[in-house]
Amino acid sequence: MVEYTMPTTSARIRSTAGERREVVLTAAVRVFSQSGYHATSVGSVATAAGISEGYVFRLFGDKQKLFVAALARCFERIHEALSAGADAAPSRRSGAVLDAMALAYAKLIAERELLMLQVQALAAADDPAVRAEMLRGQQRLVELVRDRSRAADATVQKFFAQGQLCHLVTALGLVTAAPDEKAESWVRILTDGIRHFE
Amino acid sequence: MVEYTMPTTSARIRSTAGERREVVLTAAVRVFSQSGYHATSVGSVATAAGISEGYVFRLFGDKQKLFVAALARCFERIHEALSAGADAAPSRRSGAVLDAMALAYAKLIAERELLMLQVQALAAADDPAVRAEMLRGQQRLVELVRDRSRAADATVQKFFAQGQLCHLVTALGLVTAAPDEKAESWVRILTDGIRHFE
DNA sequence: TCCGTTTGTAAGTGTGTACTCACATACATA
DNA sequence: TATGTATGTGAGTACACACTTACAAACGGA
Repeated sequence: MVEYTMPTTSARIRSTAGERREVVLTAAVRVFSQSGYHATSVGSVATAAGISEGYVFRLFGDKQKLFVAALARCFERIHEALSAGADAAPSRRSGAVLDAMALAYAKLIAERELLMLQVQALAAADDPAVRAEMLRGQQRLVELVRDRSRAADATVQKFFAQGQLCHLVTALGLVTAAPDEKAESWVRILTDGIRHFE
Repeated sequence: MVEYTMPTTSARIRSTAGERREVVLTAAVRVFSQSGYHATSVGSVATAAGISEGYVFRLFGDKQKLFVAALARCFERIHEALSAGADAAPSRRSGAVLDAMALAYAKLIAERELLMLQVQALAAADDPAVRAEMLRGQQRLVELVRDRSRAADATVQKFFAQGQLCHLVTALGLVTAAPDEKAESWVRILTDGIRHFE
């Protein structure tokens, strides 16, 4: 049996490895989502996290593992958001649950990070580890939407097709400007009905 | 007035710059679609094209311009394919034309290149030149589908949402295997109805 | 046949970056 | 207080790659 003494009002200088991992992961999601896997240096993630490059390698092993960990975190947060959205649905009918989940996903567009990291990961999916994590994350999302909405398969498919369209318009920056109005007509075709929150 | 003499049965050793550009572009589409913008070296494109790295730089200026040229070529080929598909439609009704275009796009899945290069370009879209070419290409495709099908805006949007779903399942390799049968249920949800040709 | 132009290469150069390692200091426990 | 462990850094290494340049050979018109 081991006793742990809490450092009460401790003047603790250093963080625990666990705390650092959290900080690094948050920074990694942000930086990787902006520049992608290959164009992002581990050093830039370290700088964004406020620690040295060497320590990032000690914490995560190598760049690939860091990216995969960030991707896993990304899917976790999306899963949570969709799940919470489903909980907030006004009824348990398929349509209501799907609408609520779509609303929840649309709100993530504001946090470009989570959408863009998926885009970056898809582009890096020829790496087996990245691909494996993508499959894992996508499977969990599809099963979540299917199980919570109990909608027909074709309806669930449409939900994810819309989601992929969100990725396109977000990556191309078609939806960051004013909602409608003076946008070109072809842009409106792609963005109509895609809700965007500031 | 200038007279041109065709090298008849000429024992021409060297290609013209135009011919080389074609060969390099074809190779660039293939290689960039596999490894993406940042992970692909200009040298690997040169090797695939069978010429020296230095000459590729002479022909295209720099890596960015090479990638953008490959992307433009990619959109050209997709545009042609969709246009030809529309021509082959059994009737001029919106549904028939859209179906024919969807079929034409589905046939491109077999040539993974054109789909994957779009995925790679989307990930590299923070580069202004890449983003500009993506916007140009996407605009031409949206307007083509809208004008040829004369379908409602929402229907055209659905067409492109399905297209984006194609990119996901192609990039994750969910559709390269046997059509259906023993695939996991969540995979079937995403791939059902997406035609795949060998 | 001469000569300017086009086609083509090989061997650089400089920079960025993935990853390592020696070393130092904070921390917790006995 | 002594000591082992966890936290953290900075400098260094090796290598890949974007891009340049000097040079050579083929072409084609006069």
